[in-house]
Amino acid sequence: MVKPFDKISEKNKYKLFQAFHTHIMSYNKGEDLSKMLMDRNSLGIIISGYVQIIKKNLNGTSLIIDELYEDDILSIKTIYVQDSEYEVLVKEETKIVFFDLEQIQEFGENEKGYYNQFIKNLFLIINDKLNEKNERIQILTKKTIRNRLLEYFSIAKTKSGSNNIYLPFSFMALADYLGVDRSAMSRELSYLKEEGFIEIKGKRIKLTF
Amino acid sequence: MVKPFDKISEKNKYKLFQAFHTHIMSYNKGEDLSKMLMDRNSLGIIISGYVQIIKKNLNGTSLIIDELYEDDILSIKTIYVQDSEYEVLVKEETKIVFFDLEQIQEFGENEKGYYNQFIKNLFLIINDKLNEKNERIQILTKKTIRNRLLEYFSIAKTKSGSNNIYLPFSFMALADYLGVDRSAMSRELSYLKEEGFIEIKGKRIKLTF
DNA sequence: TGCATTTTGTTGCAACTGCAACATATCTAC
DNA sequence: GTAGATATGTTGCAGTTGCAACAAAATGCA
Repeated sequence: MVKPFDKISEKNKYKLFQAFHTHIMSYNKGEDLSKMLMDRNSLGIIISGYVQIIKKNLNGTSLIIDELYEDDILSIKTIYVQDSEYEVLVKEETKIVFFDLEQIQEFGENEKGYYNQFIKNLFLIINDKLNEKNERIQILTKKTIRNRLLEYFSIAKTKSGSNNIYLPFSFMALADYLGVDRSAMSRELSYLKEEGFIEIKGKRIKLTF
Repeated sequence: MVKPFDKISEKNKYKLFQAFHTHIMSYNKGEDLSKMLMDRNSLGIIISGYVQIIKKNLNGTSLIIDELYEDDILSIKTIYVQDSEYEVLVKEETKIVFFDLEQIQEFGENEKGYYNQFIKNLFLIINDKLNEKNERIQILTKKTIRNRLLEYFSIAKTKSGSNNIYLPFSFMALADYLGVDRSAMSRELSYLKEEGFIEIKGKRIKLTF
């Protein structure tokens, strides 16, 4: 997976910060960044720290949707959780550098190399994000839980090139990703097991179709 | 809405084509581009012509999902319709220029101005696409037809800044966008009308909430 | 204008799913 | 290891939805 500063030296990285008139912000453990992100339309890149995207359910339980570390992108466009039930929670003191993409501007002859590299990296990253979103839409437009699961499995199979899938998150998080009720999904998984389509051992799922 | 060649002269546009080693392809009326797009990982921009994204339903009917004209972006990432039931149909002879984003490279001093403008335009467009996808995911994760409709209406309301919404597509297409059965959606719309939440006149919907 | 096609509205019914409640299993921290 | 917390599995039930079939309205086109 491409990272924003791949193939860019530490020195040139800070030159980029200057050239883009970036703002570097620090956030403390426990802060919720969701409202702050709403107000910023710029692209944030995490320089250091650790942030979780959390969904708070009505019954008081909460669910980790995503975890972000150094070099991960954090902007309202890339996470987009308008719902008040979502939280962007700082788990460790975190520094984020914000780029205003409107500010792409003239660069001198010397900066060209790493500037182009940076732009290329960002393109590839955003392109990947588009891909992820598309995959999820592809899944969410399936009308039954069974079909969403099978679509998810198919995509995972294609990606891994194997019939053995390792779930990158919990079954709770999977239900959330598929946009279905957890217990109903659990029931459907049981049916799929019974019918011999899959075998489940922990987070390891073997597809037999 | 930003277009790829905004603020770039016709002359510089063709210089960009050269600098990126683009390929320009022509397609004839009636061709289905979906398979061709699968094989290309590059960014296509329509130079001239008219293309429809079509969904073919099981019962033989088909539905126009989207229509693309000059300066619209056409790549597998931006449409993403893996399903064989989707078709990318050329309605008029269409020319597409394909950019390989991997080929972003050194530009001479003279090209910088329009090169930067082009990159900025593309960023803004892809960012918009991310937004669109996020909105749709936001809607698709709602668990009832009613809630998907209300979410859709809310977003439309925010965008237009008015309680009067004009549907940009047919109700059939809306059902497809929301990922629900058309007749079930029609039923739910009737309930919403009865309960006084909305008024419908053709594609014009008045929100009273 | 008038005919054919497409879209929209309506409804019964069977199937699916969310929800709640609970049991069991797994994980985590001490 | 143990206790508490968290995650997973199971099930009944009521509400929602997809599907099919059809009527009515709107649209396109010769």
